[in-house]
Amino acid sequence: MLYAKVVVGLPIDGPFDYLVPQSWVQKINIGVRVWVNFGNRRILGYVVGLAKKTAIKKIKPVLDILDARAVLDRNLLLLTKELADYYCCSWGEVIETALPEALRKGKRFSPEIGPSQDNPGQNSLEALLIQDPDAKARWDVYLAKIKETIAKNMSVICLSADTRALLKAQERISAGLGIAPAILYRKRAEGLEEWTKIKEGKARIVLGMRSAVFAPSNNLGLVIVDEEQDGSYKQDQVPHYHAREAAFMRMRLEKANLILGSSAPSLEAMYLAKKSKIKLQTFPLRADFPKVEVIDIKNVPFSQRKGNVLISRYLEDALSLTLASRGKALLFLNRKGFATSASCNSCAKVLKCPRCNVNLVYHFSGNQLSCHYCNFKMDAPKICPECNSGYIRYTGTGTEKIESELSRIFPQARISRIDNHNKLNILDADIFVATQAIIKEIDARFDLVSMLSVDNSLNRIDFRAAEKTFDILSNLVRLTAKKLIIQTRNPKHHVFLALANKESGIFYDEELKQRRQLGFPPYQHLARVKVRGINEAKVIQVSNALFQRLAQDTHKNIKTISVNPAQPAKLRGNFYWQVLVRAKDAKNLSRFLKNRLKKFSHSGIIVTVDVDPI
DNA sequence: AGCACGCCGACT
DNA sequence: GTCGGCGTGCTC
Repeated sequence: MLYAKVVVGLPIDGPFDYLVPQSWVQKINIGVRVWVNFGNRRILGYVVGLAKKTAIKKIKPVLDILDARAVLDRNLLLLTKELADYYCCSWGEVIETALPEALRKGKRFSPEIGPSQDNPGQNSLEALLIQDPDAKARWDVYLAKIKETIAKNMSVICLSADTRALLKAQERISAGLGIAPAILYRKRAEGLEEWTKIKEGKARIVLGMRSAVFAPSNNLGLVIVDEEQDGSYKQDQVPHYHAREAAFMRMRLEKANLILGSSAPSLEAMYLAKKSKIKLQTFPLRADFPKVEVIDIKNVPFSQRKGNVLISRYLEDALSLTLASRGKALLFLNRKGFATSASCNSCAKVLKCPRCNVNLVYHFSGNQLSCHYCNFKMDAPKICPECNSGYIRYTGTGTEKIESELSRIFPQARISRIDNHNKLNILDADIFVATQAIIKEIDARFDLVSMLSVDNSLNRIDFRAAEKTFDILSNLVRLTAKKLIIQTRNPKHHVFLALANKESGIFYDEELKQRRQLGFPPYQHLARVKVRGINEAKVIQVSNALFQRLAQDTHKNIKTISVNPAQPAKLRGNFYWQVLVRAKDAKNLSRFLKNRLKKFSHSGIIVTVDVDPI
């Protein structure tokens, strides 16, 4: 008798044993997909093991085998298992994210047998972090390493953070090596074609976003994670994996090389470099590195207009000079819309999203209020909907308001606000206003650049606030030809000292020191246990009960820190609370939570775990 | 995640 | 009486 150990794409661990009918004993393999009856449903399962014995009494048979050959080879099975153990989810859930849509849906698949593996060369298993001021230097290294790897008959996976970066990378690889990489998109149904080519060994270089870390490459010799600090490498749904972490795991399993590249590396990567777990290669700053001026705005005059708290006199004068010399300026502000809050002048009621309970943002174009989270929109009311008397006042500044402020201060200048709809053309205007969403897309140099409201970015209740601000400012430096102005009430902050002194080490040393003292990543791991439900009282009650339950476990090296509303606390009609847990080791943390949450179920309440949240 | 089983309130 | 609300537990 032969039994198949099967996992499924549900949040249940398994594996579950199924009887392999005698006629299929020769046909079944580890890593193939099978149809099985599970409970009262017929679902797709993944064979992760075979055994001669089973302890299960009421065994059901495998109904059908979909693949003649494994869709997941040994290393990909090990990788998905390791990710499930790390990110506190089931093995099957990770397998489902690792496969293209068509295969998850049960499409049959019969690739050609891969080419006879013409003796792949030896590899050195080396991890490298490249810190360079702009993408050019690191791409030269990437291309040389890719060339070296494919010359040894090994394959390469290259990850990009977003579509824009991916297209750029595609260009660079095609132009630099004369080879068109296979592009992997998990979402597209036709993605199976590319996936098949890779599996058959017909495409040596794979380029894709987060999920391409699961590409079915044979003889993997190199994984590249470009812009490794980018938050989009972290999946915001289960499984909450980070492609950088997955790339590390895969590198070890395949004995491949790994290269991380960034102009402002993550603290995680820098920490590994400090511990010599990864080699650090840096490049000199550009010769024309701009002047970084840090202006203390504690006692500095602002333009006389009431409500202008974002453009100091100093910045205004600098803008005037730039305009006078026919230069270009860029102002960065991470808030879209005109005003960030709308309230009644008479009853003081603040207009909030009915589904998310966050302030509605006023958008000048369309005269609408909209919700930043769920995209709820309503026409801006003339009078207060609450008391039917007062008129609505708008406070807080978004890019639309900056744009209109600038036209008032500089009536002769051409002002352009860049958002998702209109692209930047450097000839179009003199002063540009941009948000974070599109800052990466800009590929031009500005004589004068400033990040408005930088203190807001720095003072957010998020232990990564400084890291994110440093990343944004580093990107802005790249876009600056002559001068970057930083207006702050905290001019001695290590983020600014590092930039002004052209020495990123100032930032990393201080930030790592603080993280260590506070027990934050990368020194310790956090897990966010999210509690969600329609009934607010119940969500609060269950969250508190969960906190108590976890906190009473005085497990060594695992500490339950806090229970509080998540942000946003309300989203699309659901209430969210979170319990934070801290531990030295992520896999221990994950095991602990899996264990404790198994029996912790409440009706109408959904509990999810995010290990290493960002 | 689904889905059945089970135990209490208002309906033909 | 029983239809159905959702709370609880299981899936090889």
